[in-house]
Amino acid sequence: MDQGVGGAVADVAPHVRPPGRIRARMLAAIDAAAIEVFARDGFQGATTQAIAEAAGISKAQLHYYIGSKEALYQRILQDIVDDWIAVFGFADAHHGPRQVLGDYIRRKMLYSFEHPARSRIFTAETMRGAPMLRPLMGQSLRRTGQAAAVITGWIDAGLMRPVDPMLLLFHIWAVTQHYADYEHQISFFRGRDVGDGSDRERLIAEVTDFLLRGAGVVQAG
Amino acid sequence: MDQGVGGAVADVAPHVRPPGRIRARMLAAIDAAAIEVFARDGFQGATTQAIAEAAGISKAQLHYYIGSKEALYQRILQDIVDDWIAVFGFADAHHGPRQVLGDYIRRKMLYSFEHPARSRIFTAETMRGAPMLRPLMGQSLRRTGQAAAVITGWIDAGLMRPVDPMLLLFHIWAVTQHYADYEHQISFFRGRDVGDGSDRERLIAEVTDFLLRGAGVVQAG
Amino acid sequence: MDQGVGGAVADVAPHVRPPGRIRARMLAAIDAAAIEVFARDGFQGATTQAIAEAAGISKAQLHYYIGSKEALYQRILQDIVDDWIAVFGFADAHHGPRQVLGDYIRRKMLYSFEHPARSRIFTAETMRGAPMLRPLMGQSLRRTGQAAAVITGWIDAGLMRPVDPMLLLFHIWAVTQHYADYEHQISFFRGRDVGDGSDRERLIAEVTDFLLRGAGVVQAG
Amino acid sequence: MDQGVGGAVADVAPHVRPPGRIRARMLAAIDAAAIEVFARDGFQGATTQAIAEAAGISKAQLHYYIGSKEALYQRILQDIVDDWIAVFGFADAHHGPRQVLGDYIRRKMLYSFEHPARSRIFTAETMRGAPMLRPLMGQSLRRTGQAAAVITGWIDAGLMRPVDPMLLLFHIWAVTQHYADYEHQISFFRGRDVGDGSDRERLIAEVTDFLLRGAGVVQAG
DNA sequence: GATGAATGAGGGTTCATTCAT
DNA sequence: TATGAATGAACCCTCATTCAT
Repeated sequence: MDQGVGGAVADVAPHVRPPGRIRARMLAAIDAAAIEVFARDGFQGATTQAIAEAAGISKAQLHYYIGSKEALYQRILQDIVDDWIAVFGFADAHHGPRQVLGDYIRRKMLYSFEHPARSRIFTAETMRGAPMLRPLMGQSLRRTGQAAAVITGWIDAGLMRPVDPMLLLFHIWAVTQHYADYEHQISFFRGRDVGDGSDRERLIAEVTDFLLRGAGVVQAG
Repeated sequence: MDQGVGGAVADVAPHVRPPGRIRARMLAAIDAAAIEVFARDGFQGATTQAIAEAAGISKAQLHYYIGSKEALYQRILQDIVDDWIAVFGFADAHHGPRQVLGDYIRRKMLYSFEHPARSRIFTAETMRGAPMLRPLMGQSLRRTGQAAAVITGWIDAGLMRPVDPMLLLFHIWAVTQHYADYEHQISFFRGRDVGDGSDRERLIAEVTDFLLRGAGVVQAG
Repeated sequence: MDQGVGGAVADVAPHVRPPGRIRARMLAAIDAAAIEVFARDGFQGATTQAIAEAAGISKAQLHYYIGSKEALYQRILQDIVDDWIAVFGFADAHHGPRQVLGDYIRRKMLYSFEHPARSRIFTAETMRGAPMLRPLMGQSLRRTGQAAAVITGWIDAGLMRPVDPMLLLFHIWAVTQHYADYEHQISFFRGRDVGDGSDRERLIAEVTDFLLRGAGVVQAG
Repeated sequence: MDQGVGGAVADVAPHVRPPGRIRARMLAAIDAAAIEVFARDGFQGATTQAIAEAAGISKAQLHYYIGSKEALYQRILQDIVDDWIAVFGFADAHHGPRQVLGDYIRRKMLYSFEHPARSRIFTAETMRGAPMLRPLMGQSLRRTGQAAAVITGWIDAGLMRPVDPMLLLFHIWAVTQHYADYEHQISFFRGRDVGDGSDRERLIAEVTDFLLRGAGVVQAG
């Protein structure tokens, strides 16, 4: 239902007997269920009962696999953070802001479309002060600093107007994230599901255009 | 409450205790406490114990005032929605997009700075599907539709580029809201509290500039 | 609503200023309310909140008058026992079983019609082992013994067949009481309120006939 | 309980633990405990704490089995109603009133002797308006109507005097039920437990005689 | 691996009662 | 007298977790 971005590498070779094949499948099902429940009710509000039901197993069985509710939540959070890193990937500065930022916006929008529940979990965790992300925030800051430096380089090169680079990254995040966090409201207001087939490219184009104009990226990119 | 015709004499004197003074103060303290707790833990995750402690009273005393956790939450949600209406106010189309949108962005940013917890409660409620906002979403949609019509008018008048008006409203919301929802992260990344004194105007200016450029509002505004 | 059998003696002389006129009226209203609630929910199940609401006063005011829930219940129980003594009155043995038992049956039936809630409170208290009637049961047993002796006298005189006198008293009680305790069921089954106007005499006649035949009271009475 | 067609092989061996053995024993113990507590304190007055203590388990364990206090009460009520149907069984009209009514009275008296608490729960539920018996009262009325028709047939055949058939059924119920509802009082007054060994037949005989005479059932029956 | 049973802690809420005004 | 406020205990029920089988 809600598969990780990386895809399932271990499942390719059928003759391999990975340790705990059943276990791996159970964990995938549990993760999918937990993501929905955590996204809806938050960490404190989620119950292992609800997760177990969503996964179609008993509470006892769930605990056999997850250890504890907090461990499950931590593992999912870590997954999401890993996803961000893959989405964010931001190294090829020489391609210029139009392409680099455009690609980032596209990947981020696709993630919002395909993993809205994961996106919401991250926002919820951040809203409550991110107590369980603290250990990871150092590297997150470092990565953001690097990206900001790249942007500064573009500004100095006259490829875009002089904006606060970090604020720009926030704004890109805010707008793209919105399509996941406010999915229900957007669907209700627009009268159609967010990012359903034919709509995706239009939304991506509109958002990209909006953000690049806001950033003052010059036409030539 | 039960005043005689013309008003009873005993009620004139200003030293008379106005009915419900204690109650009014308690409710204000409870609301303040509940807003923090709901913003941190969500509706399901919040406990009346935590709210009572934050308000400095006992659980029994809390329930004496609130009726039920759900009623308290509903009341706070309603307050927030009322706040939005005041912030949104969007009627004077003839002043043009630069001023009207600029004022809206400013009010919204100030609200994020001054009431971040309230802002987060709204986002959290929306993220979980807004089960308790459903009855109010009709009028919310109507108001948004009216604002979109105003924007369309500006586009037709050549005052801004042709964007999807509703998406523009989403984007403005997303960016301004971000300063409340991601307050902790932003503070951590920028090394200073969001919107503290001297910073406010800079942030408002940067956000306003970014959003109006994104909307393609022409310079003359 | 549910006035005691004895009527209000103290209200006759209007020039008399009985101590606590207001108090007396409050107590009467409280008693009426409490009787309904205790009859419906039992002693343990009744709440002072429900009684206060039925009496149209606040919980604090209720406690000002009643002292405690248990004291209120005890007082009402005592009232009911006093009512029984008045209804039971059984001294004129020489009038013979037909008249003495017939009059008793009639009074008991009228009490069931007019004070069904009081009747039910007594049955409920008896059903749970009568913990609060214990102190009064000695005199109750004595009175019953006296009545049994009268019946034995009638039997010896050939005025009725040889029944166990105490069982006969139980049976009379059981049948007459049934019209109060099972009021709801009887109304539902018969399609009319128990003992409404025109029906009363028919029910009394049928019950009297049934019980006296069961007792084998000879026709001459 | 859930046997495959023809019986699964694995279920044949007697050493296999039948599913829910523990559960069945717990439920039986809980029912027994709950019947006593509900009979004593009523539905509202009964506490799950008291029931758990009477069953010798913890409150949490109790709720693991019962779902809710109301569900437990409903289940017990349904059991009692099922008992009534078995006791009432009233189909063999041609045996005449003496035998049919006599058998019914005997069964009802035995039920009062052996299940006084169950009997009291029914009376208590009826006294408070039978809110949880409402759905079952239609069929109860139907059954009573059929019994009344049988009695009418006997009257027409001259086998008993012309009584109101429904009232007769009420009176039989009232008297037999009394030995359960007023068990404590009767034991106290008579100085011996109701229906203990040697006494049962005497009480049944006396009650049967009393009721059949009241009904005017002719000697030959 | 899977499941029913068990549990101490805590969930939201109501209780009878008291107190200051 | 009357009322709003307050409270410790108890209410029904669910929680995350463990354990025996």
